[in-house]
Parts: sequence; structure tokens; C-alpha cells
Amino acid sequence: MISTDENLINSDKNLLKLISSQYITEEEFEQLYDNSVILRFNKGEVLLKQGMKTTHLVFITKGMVKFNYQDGSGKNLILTIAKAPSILGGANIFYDNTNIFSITAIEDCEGYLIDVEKLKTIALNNSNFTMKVLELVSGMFKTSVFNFISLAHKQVNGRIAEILLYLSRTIYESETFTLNLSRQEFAEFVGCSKENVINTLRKFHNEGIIEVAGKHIIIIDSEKLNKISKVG
Amino acid sequence: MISTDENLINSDKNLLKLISSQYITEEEFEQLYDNSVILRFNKGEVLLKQGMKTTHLVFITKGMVKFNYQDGSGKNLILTIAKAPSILGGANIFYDNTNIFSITAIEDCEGYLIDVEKLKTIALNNSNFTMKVLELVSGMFKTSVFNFISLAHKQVNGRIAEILLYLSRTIYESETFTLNLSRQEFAEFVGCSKENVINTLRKFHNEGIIEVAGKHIIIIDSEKLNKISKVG
DNA sequence: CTAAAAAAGTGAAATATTACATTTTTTATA
DNA sequence: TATAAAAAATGTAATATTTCACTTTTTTAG
Repeated sequence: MISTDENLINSDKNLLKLISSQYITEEEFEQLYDNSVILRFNKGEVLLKQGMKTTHLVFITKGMVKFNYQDGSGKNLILTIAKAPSILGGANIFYDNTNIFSITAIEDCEGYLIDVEKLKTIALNNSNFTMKVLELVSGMFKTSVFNFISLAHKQVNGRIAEILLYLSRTIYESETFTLNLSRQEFAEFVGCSKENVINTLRKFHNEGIIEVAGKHIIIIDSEKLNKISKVG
Repeated sequence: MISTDENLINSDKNLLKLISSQYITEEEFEQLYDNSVILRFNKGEVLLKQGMKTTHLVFITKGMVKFNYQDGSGKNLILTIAKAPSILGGANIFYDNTNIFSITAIEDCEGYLIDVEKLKTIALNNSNFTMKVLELVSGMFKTSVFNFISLAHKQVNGRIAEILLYLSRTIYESETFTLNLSRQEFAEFVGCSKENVINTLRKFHNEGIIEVAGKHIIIIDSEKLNKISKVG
């Protein structure tokens, strides 16, 4: 799914970096951290809910979340996975205050709230800062288009290979990792049925490309996986 | 594919509107029109090429274009269709100067060039303007996510119904229109094979939902088409 | 106007994907 | 720890989609 180096997560990291760097002052930065109360979210808990107006962003300092969308008929789709540290909800700030999708903890999380109005005030008084945010949002747009393309062009094989590489490289940062998504959720990420995920993972396993034992996954032949993700 | 009211085309219209309205001065607006030479593009001609650095945007005053992406293996995908008046290339301005996709005339077009550097200068000196552009880019992001969702969730039936409604309502603004896309291009827009497009159009025709005679299409039962696009 | 090229259309076979029914395994919890 | 509930796994049938080989129609260029 994510075929470029830039993605929501990296963008959020950049946002974090830029907020705390040369573009705004220390005081402005401090203002953003509302009342500095640490919030705790349990696995499965919704941090931001699709369709609701948001007055705050969440800056998670610990844990992992999914960006999930539910359509009219109740079908779910996972747009991406993000891990701390990350600012969540950034995609909509300057458009309107309605969340396009939900953000749900897939493991226990900790974080702070950031007031959107304060963020906007800082942006209005600081053109350079606004330009940086603009770059950021454009980057997200680009990523989203690449997602779109990947989904349209590739079959399940290619998508699963792509997502395995993404999880390994960007999320878990290791060839060996323990998935904290169910097969159903994995399927919602790929955009296919859960049976298809199970079969494809087993096929990759049988071909010696990966090692699968329940949620424990080892990427053995990332070269081959890469080829599959490219050919689609 | 386009399931919300906002889309690339409308966003571009807004950009046009906002550039020429309260956010920048008359002089600034005039500056944007480089040297005011009208360019003509024939059907099939590429206005902006995927992978190339762009120093200019194109403001088309006449004609229709497709946003198309070509992947490594030569497969094509049409992201959207836009018609004049529209500013093209806006999605990438503030990110980097490389085009993510190509923009190709699907009928003869006329337009002007807009210098990106000049646009940036105006943005830097005008926070309100930048904020507006930010809103615009966020809107595009949102649309792109909805596209992504539609593609992931719906089967060909639903996607074709959706695209037919989009073409009718947004592009041709009539229940009766003459398509200026080949069946192959239509398939690249839907994200399926051309045979699938042909069969589905005939099926819709046989069911009395639309009337198809070559490139000439009449939407007869938009209610039913809407239902198909929703159920997917 | 006509030949050549491109696009549209067709049907059947091959492939990919989903849906279903069911069993096994894992996880949560009383 | 026993039990219930949830998730994972599996094989098969049904469905959706693509691919291919081909014919017909339309468009284009000389």
C-alpha cells in the first residue's frame, strides 16, 4: 500500500519536528500542549471518532493506532497504521473540524491533547510555519494518491507483499515482528477478504518468503517480497 | 469514484476563484499570468508530464483533460477528468516540483501558464492566502482518501455507476452526453479491464438504466444508478 | 474516398476472489 | 483452571474478473 518513503506517519513525525523547531517559538510550542495531562487509551479504544467534530489533535507518546474508515454498509477499511511518537488528526485541521476516519488504539497508548484553534492562530501569524504545514499536507496528498494507485493496480498478492514490507520497515523496524492486527484487520488494510489474507500468507510461508506462526512473522526473503509487491 | 461534492476539479475552481478574489491584490493576480501567451494543446497532447519538474502550472480556459498515471510496468490509471476553466498541477506546487502524474488533453484545449515561483512568493507574503491554499490542499487530500475508499470497497458495477454519475453531474452537466474517453480509458478510470467496462455498460443498457450507442450515453434511471453506486 | 489503423465488441476459458460452512486454536474471563 | 467467546484456519462452491483470440465497427490519414 505505501509505496513511497513518505507516508502519514513520517509526515506526522515531520510535523512534530517542525513544531518544535525553528518555525515557531518555544512559547508557542508550549502553548500547544493544552494542560499537559497525560491521557491513557486502552487497546481498542477510539481516540478520534469518524464524523465527529474535533477541537483537539492527539499527540501520542506511546503505543500504536490504526486509521480506520467505516462505510455506510458497515464495512471497515484501514487506511494506515501509526506508532508513537506521532501527531494524530493532522490531515483535517485546516479543512474542517470533522474527522474523515476514526483513530483507534491497537495497543495501549499514552498521549496529550493539542488545541486546534491555538495551532491555527500560530499558523496565521507565521507564514513560514503555514508554508511548512502546506508542504506537509501536500505530502499526505501525494501519499494518498500513491495508495490509490497501488490499490487500483495491484492484486492481493502484491498488496500483501507491500504491506508486509511496510510493517517491517516503517512500523516494527525489524524483519521479525509480532503483528498486533487480527487477520480480519489485516484484510481491512489490504482491501480483501480475511480468507484471502490467510491463504496468501500461507502461500508466502510455503514458498519460503516469510515465516508465519500466528501473529509472529519473519521476513525471510525481502528481495522476493519486494519483487512481488512491484509486479503486483 | 468521486463520492463527495468536493473533487480535484472543484478545488481547482476554488483556487481560481480565490486567486482572483479578496486574498491577493489585482496586481498580484496579474503577475501570475506569465506573459499571457495563449497556448493550444491538441487532443492527446501532454500538458504536464509525470516525473518532470514543473516550473509552471497551466490554467486551461477551454477543453478537457485527464489526470493519468503510468506505473513501472506500463499500466495506465486515470485519476480524474477535469474541464476548463481549471488550474492544473496545483496538487504538487508546495511539495516539490515533480509531477506525480501526467495531464493529457482528451479534447483540444487552450490555456495560459502560471509561474510557480511567483505563486509561492505571493503565498509567503500573505498568510490568509496561504491558509486558503492549505484548506484547498486538505480538501484534495480528503477527496483522494474517499477515492481510495471507493476503489477498495466497491466492485466494478458500483465503480462504473459512480463514474457515470460523476461524468453526468460534474463533467458534462447533463443526463445526455458524448463521452470523449475510449472504452480503454474508461477502464483505466474504473480500474478494470476494457471488456469488463463494455459488458457492464451493456448490462446497464439491457436493464434500462442507461442508453448506450457508442460514445453517446443517456442516463435514464439515475436513481437506480445511484443505488448501484452506493451498494457497490 | 479508401486503405490502414485503432477502437469496440464478443464469447469462452482461465484465474482471482469471495462467501460459506465448519473445525481448530487462541484468548479472555469468571 | 475451566469455560465461553473470539479469532484463525481450511476446503469447497459460487462469483467476479481478466485474458485471449477473434470479428466487426469506427476513425484517421493520405
